[in-house]
Amino acid sequence: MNVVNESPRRKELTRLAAQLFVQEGFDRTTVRMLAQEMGIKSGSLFHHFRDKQEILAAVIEEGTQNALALARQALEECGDSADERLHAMARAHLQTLLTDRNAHVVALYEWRRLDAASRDHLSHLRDAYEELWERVIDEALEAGLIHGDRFLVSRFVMGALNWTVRWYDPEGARKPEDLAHELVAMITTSAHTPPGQSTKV
Amino acid sequence: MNVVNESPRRKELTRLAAQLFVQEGFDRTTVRMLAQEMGIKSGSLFHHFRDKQEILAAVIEEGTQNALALARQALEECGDSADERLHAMARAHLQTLLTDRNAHVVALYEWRRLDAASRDHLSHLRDAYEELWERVIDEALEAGLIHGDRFLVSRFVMGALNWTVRWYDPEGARKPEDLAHELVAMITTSAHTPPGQSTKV
DNA sequence: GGTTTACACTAGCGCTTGCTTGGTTGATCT
DNA sequence: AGATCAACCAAGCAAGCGCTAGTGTAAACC
Repeated sequence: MNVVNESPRRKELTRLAAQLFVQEGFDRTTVRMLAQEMGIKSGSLFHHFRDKQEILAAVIEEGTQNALALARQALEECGDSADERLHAMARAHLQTLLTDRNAHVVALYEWRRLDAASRDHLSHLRDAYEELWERVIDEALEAGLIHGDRFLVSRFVMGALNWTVRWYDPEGARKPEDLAHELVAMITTSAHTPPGQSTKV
Repeated sequence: MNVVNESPRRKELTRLAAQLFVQEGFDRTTVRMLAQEMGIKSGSLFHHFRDKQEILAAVIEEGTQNALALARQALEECGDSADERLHAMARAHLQTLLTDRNAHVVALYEWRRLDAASRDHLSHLRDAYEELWERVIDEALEAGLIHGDRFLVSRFVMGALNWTVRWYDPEGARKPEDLAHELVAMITTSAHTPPGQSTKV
């Protein structure tokens, strides 16, 4: 058994699994379906993963790691103003949500199918990501860019963003950057800002 | 078979099913588990429901009907101002989300497990509900209470609200009305709210 | 040149699933 | 007193499930 390593083959299989999990749901996706999609027989699957659970964990881990990396990068590359950092986070969030869409949909919908051990491990990853958000929200609060309870605001914002996977159409006219801009405009107290930056109350 | 009617017994069974579906997920909930929770044998279940799918549809229909009724009532009872109507909708939304929590969580997470026929029927119900929201959002836009794209704003708002089922703790200090107030305060351009509470820890 | 490793195969075990069948019960109605 | 009917039960079927065991094979390593 392979199981521990992160072979490129395993990564490819994980990507395919994510797609099937989205299409059918975790429980309805059988190891035989997974194997067929991967072009191998069902028994061969267990060379790459200890069991079906581990495939689910791999899918979610992959997506979350990418999101975390992208968000960190975005924060490093953007300017120092609270406004810019807020935009950067929103843009990064929506970008992963769309490029790694399958993995994130799985993380959203199938989280509870994880066994205790995987859930524990992955929730640490997720917490690390959410901490990034809360820090940026805090900065925006201090800068007077937004107002309200930091806990509630960050929850509302993440809800609004995560909900996009349910209705966003990648083929449509709206681009991820447009969504990010509109979302930030909605929550900042500085009224409607068509082109440039925003001012304060 | 019963199947068509809406006997009180069936309603009670639907309530129990909702609870189990939340606990275990639809696919993992077996008809035997459902039957045991209901104090009957698995075969008897099919006297009340044509098949397992129909139980899921019943759970979701129940929740959505209640939400629709409550929202309509809230809009009738509240004042005419855009602000009041926005508050009323948010409050009503959060109220159903909490009183009928199980049914709504099921609707959120297990929507895709519905067969085509049920999905079609139920999506009409859901559309009716979302139209209420969009109308109120439109009024708020016209009144200058909020700004932005009507489609995006209503999506963001519903996302923020629906996401609450993932983190809201009914035992905690925050009341549904507080959440509603904070949400409305966040999206309205009129800065941080004058009366009552704006921040809470 | 022999051994190890990675990856795939076939065959099938033991168990659970949604659902059906045929029949029983007890209350209500005529 | 007889008929009706919703509500339930015991038993079980056919299909499908995750996973294991054992084997084959080509490339990589010593």
